[in-house]
Amino acid sequence: MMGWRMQDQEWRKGPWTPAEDDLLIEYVRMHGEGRWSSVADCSGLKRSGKSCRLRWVNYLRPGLKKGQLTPQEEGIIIELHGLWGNKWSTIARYLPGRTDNEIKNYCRTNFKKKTTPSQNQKQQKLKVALRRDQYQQVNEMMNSNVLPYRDDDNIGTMDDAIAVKSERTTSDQQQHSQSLMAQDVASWWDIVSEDGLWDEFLWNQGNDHPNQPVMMEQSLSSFLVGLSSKQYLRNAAEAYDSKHIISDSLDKIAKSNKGK
DNA sequence: AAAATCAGCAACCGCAACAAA
DNA sequence: CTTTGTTGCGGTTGCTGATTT
Repeated sequence: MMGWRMQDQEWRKGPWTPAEDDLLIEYVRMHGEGRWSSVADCSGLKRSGKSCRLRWVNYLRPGLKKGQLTPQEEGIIIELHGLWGNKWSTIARYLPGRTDNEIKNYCRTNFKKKTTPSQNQKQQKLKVALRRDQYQQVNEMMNSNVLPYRDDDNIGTMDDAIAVKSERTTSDQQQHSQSLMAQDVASWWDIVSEDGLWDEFLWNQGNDHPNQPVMMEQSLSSFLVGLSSKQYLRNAAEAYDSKHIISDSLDKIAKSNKGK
Protein backbone atom coordinates (compact mmCIF):
# COMPACT_ATOMS: atom_id res chain seq x y z
CA MET A 1 0.00 0.00 0.00
CA MET A 2 2.90 2.25 0.59
CA GLY A 3 4.68 1.04 -2.50
CA TRP A 4 3.26 3.58 -4.86
CA ARG A 5 4.93 6.41 -3.04
CA MET A 6 8.39 5.11 -3.77
CA GLN A 7 7.74 4.74 -7.46
CA ASP A 8 7.01 8.40 -7.96
CA GLN A 9 9.76 9.42 -5.59
CA GLU A 10 12.31 11.65 -7.26
CA TRP A 11 15.58 11.16 -5.45
CA ARG A 12 17.86 14.13 -5.08
CA LYS A 13 21.22 13.64 -6.69
CA GLY A 14 24.53 15.37 -6.93
CA PRO A 15 26.65 16.96 -4.22
CA TRP A 16 25.42 16.96 -0.66
CA THR A 17 24.56 20.15 1.15
CA PRO A 18 25.52 20.78 4.78
CA ALA A 19 21.83 20.68 5.66
CA GLU A 20 21.49 17.23 4.14
CA ASP A 21 24.58 16.09 6.00
CA ASP A 22 23.01 17.24 9.25
CA LEU A 23 19.86 15.32 8.53
CA LEU A 24 21.83 12.18 7.80
CA ILE A 25 23.99 12.56 10.90
CA GLU A 26 20.87 13.04 12.96
CA TYR A 27 19.30 9.95 11.44
CA VAL A 28 22.33 7.83 12.27
CA ARG A 29 22.38 9.22 15.80
CA MET A 30 18.81 8.11 16.28
CA HIS A 31 18.73 4.86 14.36
CA GLY A 32 22.33 3.76 14.02
CA GLU A 33 24.15 2.74 10.88
CA GLY A 34 22.36 0.59 8.39
CA ARG A 35 18.72 0.44 7.30
CA TRP A 36 19.66 2.97 4.67
CA SER A 37 16.56 2.51 2.59
CA SER A 38 14.40 3.94 5.34
CA VAL A 39 16.37 7.14 5.72
CA ALA A 40 14.02 9.00 3.44
CA ASP A 41 10.98 7.93 5.44
CA CYS A 42 12.38 8.95 8.80
CA SER A 43 14.49 11.99 8.12
CA GLY A 44 12.85 13.83 5.27
CA LEU A 45 15.99 13.49 3.19
CA LYS A 46 15.12 13.07 -0.46
CA ARG A 47 18.04 10.74 -1.04
CA SER A 48 18.14 7.11 -2.01
CA GLY A 49 19.43 4.62 0.51
CA LYS A 50 22.44 4.02 -1.66
CA SER A 51 23.30 7.66 -1.75
CA CYS A 52 22.93 7.96 2.01
CA ARG A 53 25.10 4.95 2.70
CA LEU A 54 27.80 6.24 0.39
CA ARG A 55 27.78 9.67 1.95
CA TRP A 56 28.03 8.24 5.44
CA VAL A 57 30.72 5.69 4.67
CA ASN A 58 32.92 7.96 2.62
CA TYR A 59 32.48 11.30 4.29
CA LEU A 60 30.44 11.58 7.46
CA ARG A 61 31.43 8.46 9.36
CA PRO A 62 33.48 9.33 12.42
CA GLY A 63 37.15 8.40 12.49
CA LEU A 64 37.78 9.19 8.88
CA LYS A 65 41.17 10.64 8.10
CA LYS A 66 41.09 13.63 5.86
CA GLY A 67 43.85 15.07 3.84
CA GLN A 68 46.74 13.65 1.92
CA LEU A 69 47.88 10.11 2.35
CA THR A 70 51.08 9.73 4.31
CA PRO A 71 54.11 8.12 2.64
CA GLN A 72 53.53 5.11 4.89
CA GLU A 73 49.97 4.80 3.70
CA GLU A 74 51.10 5.14 0.12
CA GLY A 75 53.60 2.38 0.66
CA ILE A 76 50.95 0.09 2.06
CA ILE A 77 48.67 0.79 -0.86
CA ILE A 78 51.42 0.00 -3.34
CA GLU A 79 52.27 -3.22 -1.56
CA LEU A 80 48.73 -4.42 -1.22
CA HIS A 81 47.66 -3.36 -4.67
CA GLY A 82 50.60 -5.31 -6.00
CA LEU A 83 49.45 -8.30 -4.01
CA TRP A 84 45.72 -8.19 -4.56
CA GLY A 85 45.00 -5.94 -7.51
CA ASN A 86 41.98 -3.68 -7.48
CA LYS A 87 40.51 -5.01 -4.26
CA TRP A 88 39.87 -1.54 -2.93
CA SER A 89 37.74 -2.41 0.03
CA THR A 90 40.15 -5.13 1.11
CA ILE A 91 43.05 -2.74 0.89
CA ALA A 92 41.08 -0.12 2.77
CA ARG A 93 40.78 -2.43 5.77
CA TYR A 94 44.50 -2.09 6.26
CA LEU A 95 44.31 1.70 6.27
CA PRO A 96 42.22 2.84 9.21
CA GLY A 97 40.23 5.94 8.47
CA ARG A 98 40.64 5.66 4.73
CA THR A 99 37.88 4.62 2.36
CA ASP A 100 37.91 2.30 -0.60
CA ASN A 101 36.84 5.20 -2.78
CA GLU A 102 39.79 7.25 -1.65
CA ILE A 103 42.24 4.46 -2.36
CA LYS A 104 40.65 3.76 -5.71
CA ASN A 105 40.95 7.41 -6.67
CA TYR A 106 44.52 7.51 -5.47
CA CYS A 107 45.55 4.50 -7.52
CA ARG A 108 43.66 5.65 -10.54
CA THR A 109 45.29 9.02 -10.65
CA ASN A 110 48.75 7.73 -9.79
CA PHE A 111 49.13 4.33 -11.40
CA LYS A 112 46.69 4.03 -14.22
CA LYS A 113 48.09 4.76 -17.61
CA LYS A 114 46.38 7.62 -19.26
CA THR A 115 44.49 6.26 -22.21
CA THR A 116 45.37 8.54 -25.05
CA PRO A 117 44.09 6.79 -28.13
CA SER A 118 47.04 8.14 -30.04
CA GLN A 119 49.92 6.63 -31.88
CA ASN A 120 51.61 6.79 -28.56
CA GLN A 121 49.49 3.95 -27.30
CA LYS A 122 50.01 1.90 -30.41
CA GLN A 123 53.72 2.26 -29.98
CA GLN A 124 53.35 1.24 -26.40
CA LYS A 125 51.50 -1.90 -27.33
CA LEU A 126 54.07 -2.75 -29.91
CA LYS A 127 56.80 -2.40 -27.33
CA VAL A 128 54.92 -4.66 -24.99
CA ALA A 129 54.45 -7.22 -27.69
CA LEU A 130 58.09 -7.14 -28.62
CA ARG A 131 59.11 -7.73 -25.07
CA ARG A 132 56.68 -10.50 -24.40
CA ASP A 133 59.28 -13.06 -25.34
CA GLN A 134 61.72 -11.64 -22.87
CA TYR A 135 59.10 -11.93 -20.20
CA GLN A 136 58.43 -15.51 -21.13
CA GLN A 137 62.08 -16.31 -20.89
CA VAL A 138 62.40 -14.81 -17.48
CA ASN A 139 59.23 -16.57 -16.54
CA GLU A 140 60.32 -19.98 -17.58
CA MET A 141 63.63 -19.64 -15.92
CA MET A 142 62.04 -18.62 -12.69
CA ASN A 143 59.41 -21.28 -12.72
CA SER A 144 61.95 -24.00 -13.29
CA ASN A 145 63.91 -22.98 -10.26
CA VAL A 146 61.30 -21.99 -7.80
CA LEU A 147 58.57 -23.89 -6.10
CA PRO A 148 55.30 -22.71 -7.48
CA TYR A 149 52.77 -20.70 -5.68
CA ARG A 150 49.53 -22.61 -5.18
CA ASP A 151 46.18 -21.06 -5.68
CA ASP A 152 44.80 -22.63 -2.53
CA ASP A 153 47.48 -21.11 -0.37
CA ASN A 154 45.81 -18.88 2.10
CA ILE A 155 48.08 -15.94 1.71
CA GLY A 156 46.51 -12.97 3.36
CA THR A 157 49.48 -10.85 4.12
CA MET A 158 53.05 -10.37 3.04
CA ASP A 159 54.24 -12.27 6.05
CA ASP A 160 52.05 -15.22 5.12
CA ALA A 161 53.61 -15.23 1.69
CA ILE A 162 57.09 -15.27 3.12
CA ALA A 163 56.20 -17.98 5.59
CA VAL A 164 54.70 -20.23 2.95
CA LYS A 165 57.63 -19.71 0.71
CA SER A 166 60.31 -20.46 3.27
CA GLU A 167 58.33 -23.43 4.53
CA ARG A 168 58.52 -24.95 1.10
CA THR A 169 62.09 -24.13 0.30
CA THR A 170 65.23 -25.58 1.72
CA SER A 171 67.88 -23.07 2.58
CA ASP A 172 70.02 -24.30 -0.30
CA GLN A 173 67.20 -23.79 -2.71
CA GLN A 174 66.49 -20.50 -1.11
CA GLN A 175 70.01 -19.25 -1.60
CA HIS A 176 70.07 -20.53 -5.10
CA SER A 177 66.79 -19.01 -6.07
CA GLN A 178 67.61 -15.79 -4.33
CA SER A 179 70.69 -15.25 -6.39
CA LEU A 180 68.73 -16.12 -9.48
CA MET A 181 66.02 -13.84 -8.38
CA ALA A 182 68.43 -11.02 -7.97
CA GLN A 183 69.65 -11.41 -11.51
CA ASP A 184 66.32 -11.92 -13.10
CA VAL A 185 64.41 -9.32 -11.21
CA ALA A 186 67.16 -6.97 -12.23
CA SER A 187 66.69 -7.75 -15.90
CA TRP A 188 62.96 -7.79 -15.50
CA TRP A 189 63.20 -4.45 -13.83
CA ASP A 190 65.18 -3.07 -16.73
CA ILE A 191 62.36 -4.00 -19.02
CA VAL A 192 59.52 -2.83 -16.87
CA SER A 193 61.01 0.37 -15.59
CA GLU A 194 61.12 1.87 -19.05
CA ASP A 195 58.59 4.54 -19.72
CA GLY A 196 55.23 3.66 -18.34
CA LEU A 197 55.41 -0.09 -18.25
CA TRP A 198 55.89 -0.06 -14.54
CA ASP A 199 52.72 1.92 -14.03
CA GLU A 200 50.88 -0.51 -16.18
CA PHE A 201 52.32 -3.44 -14.34
CA LEU A 202 51.25 -2.07 -10.98
CA TRP A 203 47.81 -1.41 -12.23
CA ASN A 204 47.33 -4.78 -13.84
CA GLN A 205 48.74 -6.90 -11.07
CA GLY A 206 46.17 -9.45 -10.03
CA ASN A 207 43.51 -8.29 -12.44
CA ASP A 208 42.08 -10.01 -15.41
CA HIS A 209 42.68 -8.10 -18.57
CA PRO A 210 42.08 -10.71 -21.21
CA ASN A 211 42.13 -8.31 -24.10
CA GLN A 212 45.37 -6.64 -23.26
CA PRO A 213 48.70 -7.69 -24.60
CA VAL A 214 49.90 -10.62 -22.59
CA MET A 215 52.10 -8.58 -20.38
CA MET A 216 51.39 -10.13 -17.06
CA GLU A 217 50.62 -13.77 -17.38
CA GLN A 218 49.17 -15.50 -14.41
CA SER A 219 52.44 -17.33 -14.01
CA LEU A 220 54.41 -14.17 -13.60
CA SER A 221 52.02 -12.75 -11.12
CA SER A 222 52.18 -16.03 -9.20
CA PHE A 223 55.89 -15.83 -9.39
CA LEU A 224 55.82 -12.45 -7.80
CA VAL A 225 53.54 -13.47 -5.00
CA GLY A 226 55.30 -16.71 -4.25
CA LEU A 227 58.82 -15.65 -4.80
CA SER A 228 58.96 -12.02 -4.10
CA SER A 229 59.13 -10.88 -0.58
CA LYS A 230 58.79 -7.82 1.46
CA GLN A 231 62.20 -6.69 0.38
CA TYR A 232 61.33 -6.88 -3.27
CA LEU A 233 58.16 -4.88 -2.86
CA ARG A 234 59.89 -2.45 -0.61
CA ASN A 235 62.43 -1.87 -3.32
CA ALA A 236 59.67 -1.52 -5.81
CA ALA A 237 57.83 0.95 -3.64
CA GLU A 238 61.02 2.92 -3.17
CA ALA A 239 61.68 2.90 -6.86
CA TYR A 240 58.16 4.02 -7.43
CA ASP A 241 58.54 6.69 -4.79
CA SER A 242 61.67 8.08 -6.24
CA LYS A 243 60.36 7.88 -9.73
CA HIS A 244 56.99 9.48 -9.22
CA ILE A 245 56.00 10.62 -5.81
CA ILE A 246 59.17 12.39 -4.89
CA SER A 247 59.67 13.96 -8.27
CA ASP A 248 56.03 14.95 -8.33
CA SER A 249 56.39 16.60 -4.96
CA LEU A 250 59.49 18.41 -6.09
CA ASP A 251 57.67 19.57 -9.16
CA LYS A 252 54.83 20.88 -7.08
CA ILE A 253 57.17 22.68 -4.72
CA ALA A 254 59.08 24.13 -7.63
CA LYS A 255 55.90 25.35 -9.22
CA SER A 256 54.52 26.90 -6.07
CA ASN A 257 57.84 28.65 -5.52
CA LYS A 258 57.87 29.90 -9.05
CA GLY A 259 54.69 31.85 -8.38
CA LYS A 260 56.34 33.93 -5.67
C1' DA B 1 42.84 37.02 -21.86
C1' DA B 2 40.11 33.31 -23.28
C1' DA B 3 39.64 28.70 -24.47
C1' DA B 4 41.07 24.13 -24.06
C1' DT B 5 42.79 20.53 -21.41
C1' DC B 6 43.90 18.19 -17.19
C1' DA B 7 43.73 16.43 -12.33
C1' DG B 8 41.45 15.38 -8.25
C1' DC B 9 37.63 14.02 -6.22
C1' DA B 10 32.71 13.01 -4.92
C1' DA B 11 29.10 10.65 -6.41
C1' DC B 12 26.60 7.66 -9.68
C1' DC B 13 25.67 3.15 -11.94
C1' DG B 14 25.16 -1.75 -12.68
C1' DC B 15 25.94 -5.97 -10.81
C1' DA B 16 26.12 -9.62 -7.53
C1' DA B 17 25.74 -11.57 -3.00
C1' DC B 18 22.92 -12.07 0.57
C1' DA B 19 18.61 -11.73 3.28
C1' DA B 20 13.77 -11.50 3.99
C1' DA B 21 9.29 -12.54 2.55
C1' DC C 1 11.76 -22.63 -4.10
C1' DT C 2 11.05 -18.00 -6.30
C1' DT C 3 10.59 -13.15 -5.73
C1' DT C 4 11.80 -8.88 -3.85
C1' DG C 5 14.64 -5.78 -1.19
C1' DT C 6 19.08 -4.30 0.69
C1' DT C 7 23.90 -3.76 0.94
C1' DG C 8 28.56 -3.60 -0.72
C1' DC C 9 31.83 -3.44 -4.43
C1' DG C 10 34.35 -1.84 -8.36
C1' DG C 11 34.10 0.76 -12.70
C1' DT C 12 32.95 5.06 -14.45
C1' DT C 13 31.26 9.71 -14.89
C1' DG C 14 30.93 14.51 -14.32
C1' DC C 15 31.86 18.69 -11.74
C1' DT C 16 35.23 22.13 -10.30
C1' DG C 17 39.32 24.46 -10.01
C1' DA C 18 44.01 24.60 -11.81
C1' DT C 19 47.14 24.53 -15.60
C1' DT C 20 48.40 24.86 -20.31
C1' DT C 21 47.96 26.62 -24.98
